[in-house]
Amino acid sequence: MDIPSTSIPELVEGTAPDRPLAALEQLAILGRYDTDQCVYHCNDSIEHWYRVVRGAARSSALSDDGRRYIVDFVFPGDLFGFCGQRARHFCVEAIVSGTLIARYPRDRAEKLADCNPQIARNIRQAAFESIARMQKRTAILGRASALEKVSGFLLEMSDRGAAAATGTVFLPMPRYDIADYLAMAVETVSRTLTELRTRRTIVFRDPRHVSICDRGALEHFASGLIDPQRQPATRREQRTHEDLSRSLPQPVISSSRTATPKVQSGEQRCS
Amino acid sequence: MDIPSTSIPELVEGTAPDRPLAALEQLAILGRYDTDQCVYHCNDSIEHWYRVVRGAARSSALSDDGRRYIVDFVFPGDLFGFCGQRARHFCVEAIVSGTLIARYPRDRAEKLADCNPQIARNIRQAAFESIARMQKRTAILGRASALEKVSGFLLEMSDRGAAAATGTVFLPMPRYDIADYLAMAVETVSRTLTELRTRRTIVFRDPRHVSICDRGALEHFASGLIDPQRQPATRREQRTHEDLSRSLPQPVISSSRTATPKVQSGEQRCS
DNA sequence: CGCCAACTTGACGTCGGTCAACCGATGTGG
DNA sequence: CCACATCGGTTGACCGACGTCAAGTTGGCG
Repeated sequence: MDIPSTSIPELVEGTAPDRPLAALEQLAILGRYDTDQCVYHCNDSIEHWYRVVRGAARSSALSDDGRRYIVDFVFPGDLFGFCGQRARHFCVEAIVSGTLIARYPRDRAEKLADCNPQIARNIRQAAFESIARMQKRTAILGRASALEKVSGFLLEMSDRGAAAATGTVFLPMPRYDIADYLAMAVETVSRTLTELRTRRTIVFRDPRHVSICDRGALEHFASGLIDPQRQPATRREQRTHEDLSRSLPQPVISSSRTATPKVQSGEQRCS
Repeated sequence: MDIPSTSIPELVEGTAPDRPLAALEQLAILGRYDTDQCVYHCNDSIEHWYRVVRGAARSSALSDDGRRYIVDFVFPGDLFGFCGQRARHFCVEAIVSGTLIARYPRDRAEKLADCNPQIARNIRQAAFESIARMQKRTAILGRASALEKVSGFLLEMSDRGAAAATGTVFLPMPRYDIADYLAMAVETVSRTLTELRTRRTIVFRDPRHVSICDRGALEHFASGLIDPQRQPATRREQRTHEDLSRSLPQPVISSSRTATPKVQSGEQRCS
């Protein structure tokens, strides 16, 4: 393997609730990666689990026609590299130079989990968090408009500790990565960010550092509602894409149809 | 609780590799659901894990403006309802009438896993498969065009045992659900299916039963999302707008730009 | 200072969302 | 048994958001 590594089992920075993973950490092998350097390749066999210690990485795949898909970004504390299959379906590359990633030999980790229920729970928990993350990500991807996607993305980045300390969100990845993550063109990402900037919803310190000025507005965009500041626009002519649809729909009527088009009543009470 | 249930711990049909989950199955409570009936709601606390025994279900959420998105479909054998958080973020509803779903009290299942490593491994495996499924799903959603999305969807449905026996794929969900799953309009789903039909790529027995006539073409449309396990497929010759671009990129050069636009040289060799 | 990558902005064409109508299957009541 | 309503699905027409191509601007590093 071409992976540079030290064998210093270093404690994971950034892990939120400081778990008693000491025994697991004994297995850790720490690797340092430069920008775009590969942590593992597509079709590799699965021999390790990984955890980001410092920096950030992306999980991606290329399709036949040369386009790229980014399936996930991982940040300090995130455990990744789980897979139900026999081989990797994606490759993982560091985004920022000096990214530190710990890897845990899978068989040994599994054995450890076998005799230590606490470790097994922790791993399970990490997997569950990974699922939750993927689901939320799916929800963002599934949004229709560029404004919704980008707003959702900014909120996600803001929430995932990537920023934390200062009020600013750090976007370690280039616009290209954002575009591939959101399944849209780089230009549209850029345009949408500018739109948010001119609306004063966000402010750029530099292209990679954003401050969220109006989080409420972002959340509003992300869930596909009407423009907050602007007037409800009594008429429908010059309406732009963001003051879409009407305000809050009420259920009440009980139609059996569980369609998208409008609101359905059904028995669910999802927010 | 309004959930109808019997306490017959029935063996799960459709589970592929017949696992020794006997002890876990002792905990199972079987429920029967009609179409659109809710298995659990959004914001419910997390008290069970679930497994589809027969039928199918969808995991979905509503956004503020009344649109719905479907995060996942689950079929017989699929274990679901894992969650890193404290409360559900989605609700799950049966798609077909007579859907059978087993539920396992979470705390008791966890305890069982604590003292039975094999069960712990099985649960972990199920979680990993769930992750893999979500990732593949993300790849489909991330595809740009309607044709790609729908083709990817059909392949997914075909692969996920939903069909199996006969050569035809059964689509248990209405078009609306497909639309919300793929984040597109129902009309577009319909139009795209007709296009595939006129191209003779697929044939409908009825709106819910499709036969895939030219799987190679579908894979080609879906362009690269193919499950690596599957056989090399037919070939890519007479296809439309796609050209096979270059083959495999060599490592070596370290270009900093990992762009989408065209093909970049980078060091990855994802298929 | 000058180069190149990263990012932004502009112009234009198109894919797909929206609105609306239509069709067949199923069901319900008279 | 046949009107009539309802629901799922399909088709058509229109137009706006976004992808594409191309040029311009910023910023980081030699």
